[in-house]
Amino acid sequence: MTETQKGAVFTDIVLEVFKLGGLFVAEGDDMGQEFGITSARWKILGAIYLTGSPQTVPQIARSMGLTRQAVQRLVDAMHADELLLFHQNPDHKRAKLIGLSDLGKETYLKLFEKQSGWATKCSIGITKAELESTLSVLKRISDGVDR
Amino acid sequence: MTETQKGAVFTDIVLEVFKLGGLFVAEGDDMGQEFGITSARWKILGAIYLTGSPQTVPQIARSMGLTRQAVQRLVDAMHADELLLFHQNPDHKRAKLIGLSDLGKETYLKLFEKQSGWATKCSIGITKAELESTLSVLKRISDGVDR
DNA sequence: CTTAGAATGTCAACATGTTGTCAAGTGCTC
DNA sequence: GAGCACTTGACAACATGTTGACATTCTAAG
Repeated sequence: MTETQKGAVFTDIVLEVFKLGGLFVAEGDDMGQEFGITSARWKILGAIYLTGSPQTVPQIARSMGLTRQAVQRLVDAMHADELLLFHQNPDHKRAKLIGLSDLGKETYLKLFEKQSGWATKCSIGITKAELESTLSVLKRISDGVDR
Repeated sequence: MTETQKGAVFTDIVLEVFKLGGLFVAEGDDMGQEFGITSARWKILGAIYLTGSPQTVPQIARSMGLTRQAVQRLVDAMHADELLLFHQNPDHKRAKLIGLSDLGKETYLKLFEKQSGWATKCSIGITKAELESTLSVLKRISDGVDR
């Protein structure tokens, strides 16, 4: 097997990731519309919910592979929309801890329900082993891209 | 195997695709900087180059999973930068055919060279079979998402 | 304790994607 | 040919991401 052949497949994966990303954002926007939520805000809710405890903006950004400025803008907007709560951070005067409000939790759980059905539907015709292998490869690529 | 378990893995794949998309865009921007090209413009060059003949804006958009408006804006900017040529379309008065200028072709080929090395480096530690399986799964997901 | 460097919030400019709207061109049916 | 649906280009508003710059707040080395 030549390295060049592998590189060609890799390039196709890159293009497919671009396309899929766009599709997922669009799908997430549609699913969230009912709750007045976009894909980007959904991801913020998830990042906080799944960690279990309030996080600082840079922490959220690092966990999602975004810049802190992008996350900050979303967090401020979502705080204005009552989805998030700001807690004082005992370790830092300016870096507030961002937590979910009751509305934020509710919204996330409803989205989770809706998303589960969609994920199941999308997985039809793909085995669990295939999905797991795909996830493993994507993560290895992610870790390999130096940044 | 429960469908729910598959759905959970699928959800992780979605999140990884988001993260990877961001990494790829950043990497592409870096690689293209030397040639004054961004990831988005690179993709346009590639879409035209790989098809082999001039395309209309909506054709390019469909092949990349973008809206025609997004592609139109890029195409106009790239035309101003002498990367693209507009040809009259015998089948349509307004819908011009977009082709690569010599500069566009040159730029794409240089980018291709540079990207090949990067793709090879990223593929280290992943077998060709794994990459092909991943690409296959991503494409099936892409086709499955109704849109 | 001081001080230099890193992390954080804030603001601004820009790139790239979306949706929506409208006018103009194309093609099909009658 | 008339008319209607679809496609296309053009323009605008907006969402979300980037980078850069600056002031403030930790943190750690000395």
